[in-house]
Amino acid sequence: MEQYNFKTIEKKWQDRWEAEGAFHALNDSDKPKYYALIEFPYPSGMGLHVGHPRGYTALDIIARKRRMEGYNVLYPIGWDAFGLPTENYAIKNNIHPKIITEKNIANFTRQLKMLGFSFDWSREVNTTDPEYYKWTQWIFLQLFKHGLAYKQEMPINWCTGCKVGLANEEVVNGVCERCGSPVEQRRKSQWMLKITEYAQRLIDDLDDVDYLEKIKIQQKNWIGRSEGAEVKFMLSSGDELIVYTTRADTLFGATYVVMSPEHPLVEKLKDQITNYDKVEEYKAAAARKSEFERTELAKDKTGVALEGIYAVNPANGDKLPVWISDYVLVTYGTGAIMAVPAHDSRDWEFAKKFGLPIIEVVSGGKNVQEEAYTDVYKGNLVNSGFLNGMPVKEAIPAMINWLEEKGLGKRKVNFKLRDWVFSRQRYWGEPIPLVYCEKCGWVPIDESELPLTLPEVEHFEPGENGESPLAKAYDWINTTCPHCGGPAKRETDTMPQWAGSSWYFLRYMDPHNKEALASKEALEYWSPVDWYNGGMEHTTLHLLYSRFWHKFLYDIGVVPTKEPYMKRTSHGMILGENGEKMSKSRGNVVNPDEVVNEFGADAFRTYEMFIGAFDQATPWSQQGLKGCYKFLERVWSLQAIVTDEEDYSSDLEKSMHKTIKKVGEDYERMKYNTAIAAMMSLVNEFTKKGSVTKGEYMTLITLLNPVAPHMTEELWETYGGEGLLSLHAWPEFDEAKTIDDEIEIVVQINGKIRDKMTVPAGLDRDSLSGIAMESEKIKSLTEGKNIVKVIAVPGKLVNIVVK
RNA sequence: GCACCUGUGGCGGAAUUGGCAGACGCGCUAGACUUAGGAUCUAGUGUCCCCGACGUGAAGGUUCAAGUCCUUUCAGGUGCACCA
Repeated sequence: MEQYNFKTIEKKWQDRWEAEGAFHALNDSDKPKYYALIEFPYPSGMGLHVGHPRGYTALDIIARKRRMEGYNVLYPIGWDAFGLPTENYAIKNNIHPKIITEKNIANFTRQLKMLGFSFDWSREVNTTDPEYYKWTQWIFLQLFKHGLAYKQEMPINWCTGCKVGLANEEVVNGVCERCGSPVEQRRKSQWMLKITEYAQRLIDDLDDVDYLEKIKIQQKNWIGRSEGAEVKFMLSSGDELIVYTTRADTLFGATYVVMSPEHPLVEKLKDQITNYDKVEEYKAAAARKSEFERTELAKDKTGVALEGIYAVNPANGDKLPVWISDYVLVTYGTGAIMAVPAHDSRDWEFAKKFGLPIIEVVSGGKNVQEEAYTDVYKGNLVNSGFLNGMPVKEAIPAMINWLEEKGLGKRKVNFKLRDWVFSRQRYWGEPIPLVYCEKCGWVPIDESELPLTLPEVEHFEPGENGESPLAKAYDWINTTCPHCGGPAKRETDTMPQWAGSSWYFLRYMDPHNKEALASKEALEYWSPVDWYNGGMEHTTLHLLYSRFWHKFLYDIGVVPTKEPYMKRTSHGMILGENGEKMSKSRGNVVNPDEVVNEFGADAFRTYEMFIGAFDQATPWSQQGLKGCYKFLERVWSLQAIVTDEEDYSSDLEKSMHKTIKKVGEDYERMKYNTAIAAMMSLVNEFTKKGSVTKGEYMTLITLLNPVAPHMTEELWETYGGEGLLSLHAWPEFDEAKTIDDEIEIVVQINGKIRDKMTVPAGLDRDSLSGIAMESEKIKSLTEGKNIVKVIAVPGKLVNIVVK
């Protein structure tokens, strides 16, 4: 037996797999298909993080197991290569982002190949390849043609660092998700995608897919559906003010109304507002505040009353003061609210600060002058005319019905979800394939002209005024209108990084197709993705965006399924050895190259799967890694005690069948750590016994193959296995042989273990209790006591209750 | 503030439906083999007042039986955050 030399073994089998095209998926196969997908990486200059292979290995195990089970498996890989870090590096060093991207992809490719993933490299895609982004642009054009893309001057989140507009999803705590610079509000003309039109379907169709529950919850929260009513308040000026409320029942308790400072009525009523100078001042101050400051100062409410104006409460005719305050958002609902300080804590704070009246309309709370009572499950309406005595849950529809009858309001569903800001004032993205013509407005370029490739420019940085670097590519910009033939200018903004990643899984199905993003046949055959694993951080970004695009493509007949992914799981983070997030500044980063160099890809993969519960964050441990390496060495060393016997030995037969069952089931449930533990136990049994039959050994290495593919291929070859182990059949087990003939039963007295006994399996309650009562130990312990009850659980225990 | 998740030995973590808490690995202790050991092998390893009792963040509860179910609470993490 030679020493376990992972370096030569791993190289040998990676070359062999590649030469034989072992993991190529076929588009014309009789086998059932299986599509396993991992989020394609962004090829950053830092190289692969040890977190990447956690998800990749997990689905590699599934992909490999499926192949062994006879499926035609698609497990593809590609590059999500547009994006800011590359562009920022390009600006700093004045190197074309394309060159940087190529270099980074080469490095990532080397690293992924060294880990032995069973990707189908022949289907590699790259979002920055014009042959790829041709179709990203094509989809955008379809969105535009169907009225789902529109340009609008609107306040956007402007990152002061990246000098680029951001989607709401990209703003975290008021700062840019990428660079951490403060984000401020700016008005800018932006391309928007109407994801809000799909809000309800994005919620509803979650019922049809198998996503982790927390992913569904997070998406639903993000979309933020709420049911309520729009209520009409007449203003003294004669204008109508529509407010949105989810608590129509509290209308009698409304003591003032509040508009957001940006509400159009404020401007319109300018002449009737006697303190307009103050109002204008407040508006200006609110506009200057960034989103961050606005939320920072959330605790302390500010506002200005509109003097000279009042509103009429439609329920009781009361005259109510009208205020503006930035705690009311112009982007949500109608941009105006009715304030019910007794039953809303924000209104309560505001009322307290400005001395506005607080009227209780739901009983059951404490003194509403002391705190707002917001419970909707307890309490009945008071001071509310025809609603008096009703519980909240009944009063809400009762009031809405009343409003609808009188024409004073109507039911209304609102969503927190905003339309998707789709423009970026950046170079390294897909050009938006539209031109602006003075006569015809925005006109799509002809589809035959796709891809519209990025022009060459001298410099990649955005202009100070926030214009795209493409704005300086004069030859490229000036073109003719496809509609009227007159002079026209190209759109100089580019698409966000999320564009290319919203549909890449479709391209894998037919990556070299020149006629379509993928052929109908390929789409029919491979759709939907069976299992998609990726990071939790993409739940409200990539995952939501790609579901939206997919539904659109479904609507226009391009794809055959409503949902892109049948199953979605997420892996936990791998933390540094000190339990903190890995980062350069903390100095706790583990480099995959070093790990593989020292212990090999198989040990690295095994450890990443053994490290802990797959969905949980876990710290890295160099010792733990060594332990897994030792395990592989022990498997290797078993060669010294392998016999010629092809069958399982009689004394280990049960262990074999049990292990096959457990490992297979655990892989499916993503309980990789316990699957490996089961194989470790089996190896311990072999070692203890001092011999292992060839049949047992071959089964062990087959079970281990998805985790440690290189070493097991080598052993398979050594022992004359046929063909590649990676394509060999998955072992079967016999359920009957996983059941022990004899089992140990625990005997308890009052729930405390007093004795253990070995009995034949399958005994019923009575025989078990009988045997338990026979035990000398139990007899002596129960002597003279009153036996109240005997509980026997077949296969588990007997509990004797005595007094 | 709201939503979701997690609290189990010295450490990472096991424990279908409530049914032997601590599988498996690391670390540690002792021994063997060795010129050597940060290699390998063997045995041991929750705690204590050690033939017994206690023990899954804390406090209650349900049950013959609770890591698992219920109530309250504390701590950590993640997401959202003035969404009317």
